[in-house]
Formats: sequence, C-alpha cells, structure tokens
Amino acid sequence: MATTVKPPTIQDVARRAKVSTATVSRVLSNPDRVSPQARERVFEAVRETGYIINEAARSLRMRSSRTIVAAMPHIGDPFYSTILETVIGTAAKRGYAVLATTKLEGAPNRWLNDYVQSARADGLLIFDGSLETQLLHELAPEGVSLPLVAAYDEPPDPQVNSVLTDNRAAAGRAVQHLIDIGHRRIAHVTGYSRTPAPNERLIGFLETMQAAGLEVADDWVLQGNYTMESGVAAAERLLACSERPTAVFCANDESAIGLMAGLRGAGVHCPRDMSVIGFDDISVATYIAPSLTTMRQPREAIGTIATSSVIDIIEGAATQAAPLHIVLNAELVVRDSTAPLPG
Amino acid sequence: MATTVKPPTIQDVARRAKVSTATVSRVLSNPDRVSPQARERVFEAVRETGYIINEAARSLRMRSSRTIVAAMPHIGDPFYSTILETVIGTAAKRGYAVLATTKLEGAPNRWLNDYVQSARADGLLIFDGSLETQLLHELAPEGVSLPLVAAYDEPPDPQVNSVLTDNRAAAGRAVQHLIDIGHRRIAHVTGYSRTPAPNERLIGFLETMQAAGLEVADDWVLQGNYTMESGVAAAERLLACSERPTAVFCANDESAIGLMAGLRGAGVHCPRDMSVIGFDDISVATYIAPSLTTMRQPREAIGTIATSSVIDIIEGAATQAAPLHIVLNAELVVRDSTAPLPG
DNA sequence: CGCCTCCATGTAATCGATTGCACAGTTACA
DNA sequence: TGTAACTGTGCAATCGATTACATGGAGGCG
Repeated sequence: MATTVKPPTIQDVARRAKVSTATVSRVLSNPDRVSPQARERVFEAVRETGYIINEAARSLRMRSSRTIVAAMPHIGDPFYSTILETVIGTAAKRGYAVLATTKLEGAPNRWLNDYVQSARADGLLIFDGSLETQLLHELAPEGVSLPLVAAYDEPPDPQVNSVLTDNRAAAGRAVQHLIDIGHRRIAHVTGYSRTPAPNERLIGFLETMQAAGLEVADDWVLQGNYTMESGVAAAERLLACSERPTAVFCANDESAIGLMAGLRGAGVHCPRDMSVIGFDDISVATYIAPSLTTMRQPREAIGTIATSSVIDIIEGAATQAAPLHIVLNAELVVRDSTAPLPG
Repeated sequence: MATTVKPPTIQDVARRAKVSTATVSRVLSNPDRVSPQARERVFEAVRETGYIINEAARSLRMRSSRTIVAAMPHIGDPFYSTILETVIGTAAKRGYAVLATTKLEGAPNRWLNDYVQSARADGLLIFDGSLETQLLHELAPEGVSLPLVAAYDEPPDPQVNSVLTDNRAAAGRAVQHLIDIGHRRIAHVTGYSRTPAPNERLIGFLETMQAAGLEVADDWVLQGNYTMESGVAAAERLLACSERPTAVFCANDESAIGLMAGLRGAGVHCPRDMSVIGFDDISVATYIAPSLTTMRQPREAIGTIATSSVIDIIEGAATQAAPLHIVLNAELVVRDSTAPLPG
C-alpha cells in the first residue's frame, strides 16, 4: 500500500555524489563556485534521488522563508481577489509563496507581524486599513522596521510604505462627470472607513459638490458598507428623500449594482430616471444592464507594485531612506448607467 | 531610526525563567506536565520577552509546518475566491495557515507535491483538475501517500480523496427545469474540461435531453470557457442558428451573464425571447437584471469539508482505509431569467 | 531502614540546510 | 626552487526548537 518514505536530504545527495554537503549546497546555490566534474556529479545525484530542498531547514538557517503574507478584509470581494491573483503571480516570479489571510471571526487572530517574527514570512502586504492598528500595536514600541507595504483605501500612517489610488481625487472626478452632464442633485452611497479617519471617497464627493456650489441635503449621504445588500437598502432610503436626487455616486461597484437593483424593484429606471456611477470597475460592470459607469482602479498595478516593493525591501534592494509612497490614478469609464439630465 | 532586533528565542525565555529550554517547551505545549511554580515563571518570562515561537525551527524538528496549500485555476473568479475564503477561515480555526497558488504563467511552476516534500506545507487542496496531472506524475511511481483532497468539477482519480458536487445530476436538473416550463429547443454553453474526460455538465445536458426525447442540433452546443467574454461570443453564434433555441443552459453564471449581455446587444429580450439558466449562484446573480436562475453550488460546504478533511488526514484522525469521496448536491434557484415558453 | 516508584527537571542529540575557516593542490612569478 | 596567490573542497558550528533519556529527590511500604 501507500508508504510514506522520508524524502532524500542533502546528505543523501552528498553521499551519492561522493562530495560533502557543503559542495552540494554550493552547486545548488552558485554552480560556478565548484568544478565542472563535481557539479555534474551533484546534478546527477539530485536527479537520481529526486532531491528537493527542505525549506524549513533552509528558512531556519537563512532566517528567510521566501514567503509573504497578503492580508485582506474579504477575499470573496472581486476587487480583492483580483489583486490577490496578481500578488501571487508577481511573488511567484520572484520565487516567493503567498500566505493569504482575512480578518478572522472566532479564530485565534494572530498579530500580523507575528507572521514575520515567527519566521513564517519575510514581509507583509496589507490591503485592509483596520488591520494596521493590530500591527502598530506591537510594532511601534519596538521601533522595529518590518518589511511592509500597505495598499488600501484610506491614507495609511505616513511612516508606512504604501501604494494606493488617489481616492479623493478619483471620487471628485466621478462626481464632476455627473455635474458635467447636467446633474445638480447628487447623492452618495458611502463605504465605511476602516480607520478612524473619514472615508476618502466621501471627502472627495463633498469637496467637489462644494466646489461646484451645489447643496448636499443631509439625507443624500447614504450609509453603505461596500456590499450589494447595502446598495439595495440605500435605494429605499434614496427614494424616500424629500427632494429626490437625479444621480448617485456609489463608493464601489457592488453597492452601485445593489442600488440599481433596488431602484429597478421600485420601478425607477436607470439611467432615464436616475444616473448611477460606481467605483473600481469590477469585471461584471461591463456586462450588466445597464452597463455601469465607474472609476477604474488599476488593480493589477496595485498588486504588482505592492508585491515587488515589499520583496525589494526584504531583499535590501531598497535601502529605505524614506517610506515609499506611490499614488496611482483611477480612470473614468463612461458606460450606460449615467446619462445627461433631460432638459 | 528603525533598528532590526533579533526576536527572543526559547533560550532567552529559559534563561529569564531560570529553567531549561525543555521546560519552556513543555510549558508551551502541555502546561500540566510542569510544576505550577515553574509554569508561572515561564509564562511571565514569555510575557516579558515578547517571545514568539520560531516556526521554521519548529517545522524542521516536528516535520510539520501547520500550513496547507490551496491550488485553484483562477482566484479572480468569484466562485473560487469564495471557496478560498472559507478555506482560510476553516484552516485558521484549526491553527493552519493557507498558501494560495494559481496556475502560473511564465513563473517557475513547482510541482504541487513539492510544497509538501519541501516541508513548506503539510497537505494539499486542489481545486483544479488540470493540476492533478502535475501531481500524479511524481506521485504515482513512488507510491507515496500525500495528504490531499481534490474538489473540482470533473470526477478525479478514484484513488484521490475528493469533495465535489454532482455536476452531472445538477446539470440534468437545470435542463429539466427548462423542459418543465415548456422549452423543447435548448442550447448549452459549455465550460471546458480540465481533464481528458468530457465535461460533466455537458454530459448531464445531453443525457437529460436524450431522456426527454429531445433533439440537440449540432450548433446548439456552444463552446465556452466559463468567462463572460465566451458568453458574449456564444450569443452571437446562438442567434445564427438555423433553428433558434428558446432556452440556454450555461455551464456557469459568468458565461450566462455574458450570454445575456450578448443577447441584449442584439435586441433579444431575456426571458421573453430566450430563457437562460446558469450554474454556481455567484453573489451578483441575484442583483442583475434579469436576476439569474441558476444551480446553487454549496461553496461554503465544499471549502469547509475539503479543508477539515485534509487536516484530519494530516493529523492522522482519519486512518484512511479507503479514499474519501463526498458528493454534494446543487440546488435549483429559480429567478427571472427563465420563463415558461409562451403558447 | 532499605528499596521501589513516581514526578519534575535538566542534558544533549536531533531535524537539514548554510557557510566561515582551514587546508591541500595548482599556478605564477621572481 | 621558494613564496605568494588562488582555487576547490571538506570540517564543523550554527540556526531554534523538541524530546528520549538520565538524574535526583520525595514519598510509600514492607
């Protein structure tokens, strides 16, 4: 039957190739440092034994695990899962594996930096602002510098390396688009803020409305939480407004999709009766009816840049004079869910 | 500035608590085996030093990494990302971390079992049939038994533990629903098969049509690949059929969404002119227009059961007399995209 | 009182890799 | 021929945990 055989070790290879383990190790990490004959014998012994390096032993000795952690609030969200995919791809190209984590309910919730302290991972990628507090708690007092890159909606601690879209400006451009096509009464379905600071997209909305000299009634700011359900709920409250808006800026595509579903259920036609704009450009946005006007976030860029940055830091390529702050732009994609205000 | 300090080791704790490292280790893994006095001193020393176990050292010594690998074809797909989320949650509750992998383009593609051989992971969760061949290649000749659970569309090697939905039966029920509401001319947008075997949902479609005595014209089987793009392309071919079907069964929700977009673009109204049924019940399915009739796969159950099974196997709870084969059912969810055939 | 058992703890080997240092052999050059 | 420089390789310490075995002391019992 199935027997569990102990995998060959570097000792086995050394014995077979009639060299020392030191030589085997050298062949594997830097073949040029050994003679061609020995090198060839070692390669052959590796082939014959099916040797695969024991990463646990390597990690212990080298103090490096060639692994990074990606922490996100909610992997089921298409926005994050796309990012995770590019993270994995980018990390793999550099020889790193990716440990994926979410906020855990009911499970022993590790401090994120424990992953690094315990030698499970060499660096951290944080896509969730609320996790940062967990981090700083242990981090700050020590003054320890952790290979860490943050990439999320709210502007993180300026001391922390970050890659993010300029949410405030992008939100402003979304609202400006609605203004440009004639809307004056504009509502906003918010996301929540994962940090103590107010949500950046909300700020961008308010600033732009103010700059255009437009009033924002109290009941036009509809609390949401980035889910489709919250969009549906927002639709109901929206339709109950004393002065009904003609357009809505939603903090993300999912709440926009929920909102449109809610409007439809109430017999309100989008975009004829109400224009809707989202944020993110998740992949379904093109295919639904009406197709969704939105701000496209460069998700691939976010994932790729954050990942290569953290690996650069781990490997000491970036000497880290000052914290890294990369700001990306979101692009307006006009589709069918927004239309000029008639008249 | 930021200084990197070496984390405290078990030696540091032992010194501080004035005991041996053996005692510290015992306190940490089985507190009852040491005297209350020593135990208390150790706990205090741990607190004072901020000791965190070095997992690399532990893995090396224990030959166990408390990590599992989840391999999926495409994490961006909402179907898989939801599963991954439950996998991470379930694993965390049992004290395991999750390494996430996808099929990698252009990166050195490890054999999946290398993760286990190299002591990076203790077990494997495979959500992609095409990856299995990579596995068996190295696996079979050795006769080594790997803690492995497969969970994907096609029925896997009977030797391999698996958790899967009965795709053939579920596809049959989807088609039967269309028949029940009066449709006779039914098309199918296929997924691809990740294994040499034909796609199970296609088989279910054909079997059910045949059982109902219904003809399937050659051009009613539309090649797809589970993407929305392929759904759009299928719509075009569908409308060109010499004898146009009145209903379509799509191999997953995304191709159904694409198909509906394509139909809409051609002025064909769903469900009035064409009924559409999907498969999976991804979360947007409820919110789009028309809302999508589909077969709901128990994704949470798949993720949870697969994860606990593989951990049971790792920990030897399951003595593995025979391979595990768990079959789950998909449930028909009727929404607005299917309607009775008029007349 | 002598012997046996049991409990708490310490000693030291072990897991499998990497690498500083030592050493032997070769080549270069005076 | 002697010395220096260099190259290729091996020896053995090391990373930080776990655990089999040894030890010493306390307690029980005839």
